[in-house]
Amino acid sequence: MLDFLGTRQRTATCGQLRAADAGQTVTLMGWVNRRRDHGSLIFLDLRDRYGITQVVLDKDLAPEGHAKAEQARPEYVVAAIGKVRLRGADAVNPKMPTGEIEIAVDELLLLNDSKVPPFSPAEEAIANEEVRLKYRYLDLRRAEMAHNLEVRHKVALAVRQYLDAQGFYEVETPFLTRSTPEGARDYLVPSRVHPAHFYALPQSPQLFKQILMISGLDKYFQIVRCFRDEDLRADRQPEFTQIDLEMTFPQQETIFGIVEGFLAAAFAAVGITLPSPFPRITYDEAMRRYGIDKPDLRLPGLTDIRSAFTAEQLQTLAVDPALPVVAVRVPKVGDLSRKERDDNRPLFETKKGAKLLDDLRRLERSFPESVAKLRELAQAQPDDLLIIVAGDAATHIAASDTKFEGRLSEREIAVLSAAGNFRVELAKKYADRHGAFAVTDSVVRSPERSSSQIDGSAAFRPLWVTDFPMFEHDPETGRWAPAHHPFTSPHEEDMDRLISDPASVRARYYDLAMNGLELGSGSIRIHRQDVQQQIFRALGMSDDEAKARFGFFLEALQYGTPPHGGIALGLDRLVMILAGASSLREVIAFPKTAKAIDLMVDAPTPVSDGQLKELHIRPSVRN
RNA sequence: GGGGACGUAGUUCAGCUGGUUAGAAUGCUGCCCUGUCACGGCAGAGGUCGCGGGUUCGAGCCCCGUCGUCCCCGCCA
Repeated sequence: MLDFLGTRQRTATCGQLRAADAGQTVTLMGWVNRRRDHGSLIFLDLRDRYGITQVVLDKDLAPEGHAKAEQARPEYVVAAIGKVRLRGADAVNPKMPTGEIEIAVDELLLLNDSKVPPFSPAEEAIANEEVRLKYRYLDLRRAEMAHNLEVRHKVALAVRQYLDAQGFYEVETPFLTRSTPEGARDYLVPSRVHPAHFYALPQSPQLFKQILMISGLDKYFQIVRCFRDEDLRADRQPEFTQIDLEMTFPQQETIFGIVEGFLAAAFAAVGITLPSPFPRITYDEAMRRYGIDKPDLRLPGLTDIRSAFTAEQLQTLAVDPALPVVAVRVPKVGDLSRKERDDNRPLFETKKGAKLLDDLRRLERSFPESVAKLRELAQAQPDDLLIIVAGDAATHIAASDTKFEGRLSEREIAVLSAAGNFRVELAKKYADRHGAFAVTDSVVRSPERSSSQIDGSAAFRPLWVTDFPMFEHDPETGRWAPAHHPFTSPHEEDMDRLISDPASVRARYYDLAMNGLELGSGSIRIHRQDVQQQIFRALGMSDDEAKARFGFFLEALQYGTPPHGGIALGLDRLVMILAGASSLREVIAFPKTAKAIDLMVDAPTPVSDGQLKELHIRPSVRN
C-alpha cells in the first residue's frame, strides 16, 4: 500500500513554484494539508515548511495516481511527480503565493501514512496548549510555529554574524560546573565518581566569561543555554537562551554600541529598521518618570503634579505633601464609570502607603483650578484617562524612611512604583482603547516585511536604564545585599561611601528595556582585588566566606585582570517580541509547562534504583 | 508556598434555577460528485461530563478533596 521512495529526489519545495515555472516537470514531497475529492478529480494541498502547493489528480490522465490519492489522508507524506501548470483564470487563488499554478500529477507516491492527528496543523484555530505540547511535532508543523522558529534562527544568525564582524569569538563554557554566584536555585547534577558531590548547571556563564577576559580573549560572546530552578511565568522558562557577551577595556557606551549594532542587525534580518542610538535614562529618572525600571515608552510616563495643589488641598485630600504626587495618563481611554473604577482598584497596591485618587470629575468640583493645572502639567487631551497617585498621609512610616543624598527614598519609590505598576495594568487592560500596543502588532504581522524593510521606530521602543543602586536593603536581615551579582563595579566616585552611605552608591550596571520587558542586563565588572574585597566587606561577607564561595575566581582576579564588562540579552524574549508572541513557549521548540514539565517526553521522571545507587542517592520521598 | 481562571465527543465549545435518552460546529468513517481551495451532498460512528468522595428521590450543574493546564504574587542579578 505504501510506496518506496526509490531514487526519487525532491526538485522543488511546496512554497517555491510560480507562474514562470509553468511547463517544468517537478517532484514535490510533503504532507497532505487538505484533500478535496471531487470524484474523478482530486485536489491535494501539499504542505512543507516553505508553503502549500495544490496538486491535481485526474482519473482520466493518471488513474493509478488518482487511486492513490483516494487513499491519502491528512498528514500522509506523499511525493507528487508532474508538470507545473498555469491555472485557468477563474481557478487562480489569490490568497496563496503559489495560487497561480498547480501540479498536474502523473505519478503519486504514498511515502507514509499518519494516524488521525489530535488536531490539524492546517487549522487556524488551535487546540489547547496541553494538547499542543504533548504533540509538539504536529504543533510545529503549523505555519505560525514554523515562522517563529524561522525568526529565531534569523535573529541568532544575524547576531553571530555581527559579533563576528566586530571581532568577537564564540567560546563554549561548561554546562557541568559549580554553582556560580547568581541569585536563583541551581539545577544540580550528581557525580557518580565523587559520592555526594554535585555539579550545577550554569545560571549564566558569568564567571567563565570574566575569566576569558583575564585570559586575554578580549571579545567573547556565546548564544548559550542557562538554567534556573525557579517558578515559571509566561516570560520565564527554567532553561532559556542568552546572547552573552563580554569585552576588555570597555566603557559602558562601548557595550551599548555593540548591543545597538547587533540588535539593529537582528531586526533588519526580519525586515524591521530599528534606529539607534537608543535613549538612555538613569534608574532614578526611570523611577521618577515611569515608576518602574523597565519603562514601556509606547505610552506616556508619570507627571509630577504636586505643584498643582496647595498645602491645604493636599491636607484635605489626606495626601502626604513630602511624597510625590503624580498623574498617570493613559491616552484615549476617556473617563471611567464608577463601576470601572471599582473594578480597577484591585490592580492598585495600597499596602505600600500609596493612595489612589481616581475620580477626577469629583476632584474637579472641589478644586477646579488645581485640576485644570494638573491637566496642563500632564499635557492631557480631553479624552485621556487621568488618575492621581500620591503618598497616603495616614500611613506615615517614619522609621525606615531615610533620605539619601540625591537619591530617591524608599517611600518615594513606593509611591512611584505603585503609580508605575498601576500605569502598566491600565495600559494592558485598555489596550483596545489607547491602541499603543496595536502599533507593534501591525509591524510584527506586516506582510511587507518579507520584501522590504519597514520602520520599527514606533513599534519597538528600546531604552537603556543605567546607574542602578549598588545595594538593596533587606528589611528582614537588616543587611545590605548586592542588587546584582557581587562582581558589579560601583561608580568610582561613589566608592568612598561604600560603608558610610551604601544606599547612595551607584553601580555601573545597566538594563536594556524594550516595550516594558527587560531584555537584558550587564555591567562593568570589578577588576581590582582590593575593590572586590571592599565590596565583600560592605556586604558583611568575611574573607573566608568569600573564598569558600568564589575562591577560584578571586584567585584568577590576582593575575593581571584587565578592566572588563559585558551584558546578556534574553534571546527568547527578543524573539517573542519580534514574533508578536505572548509567551516564551511560542518561540521555544520544546518548552516546559508552568510546573516545569515537558509534556512530550514526559520529564522529569523517577529513575531506577540501579541508577540512584550508582549515584549514591537515596530519595527521602518515594513515588 | 499563596491567589485566580479553566477542565463536557479526536478538537473548539454550548449545556438555563439540580429533573426524561448530554448537544452544536469541526474532525473521523462510508457512499456520491471533473475545478475545488475551510469544496459540496447523503448516511453513520463517536461521551468514565478530569478523578475520588459527599449532599439529594435525582448531580455535567451544589459541597469537599485531588490531579492537570494557564495567568498572577512570592521567588527569579
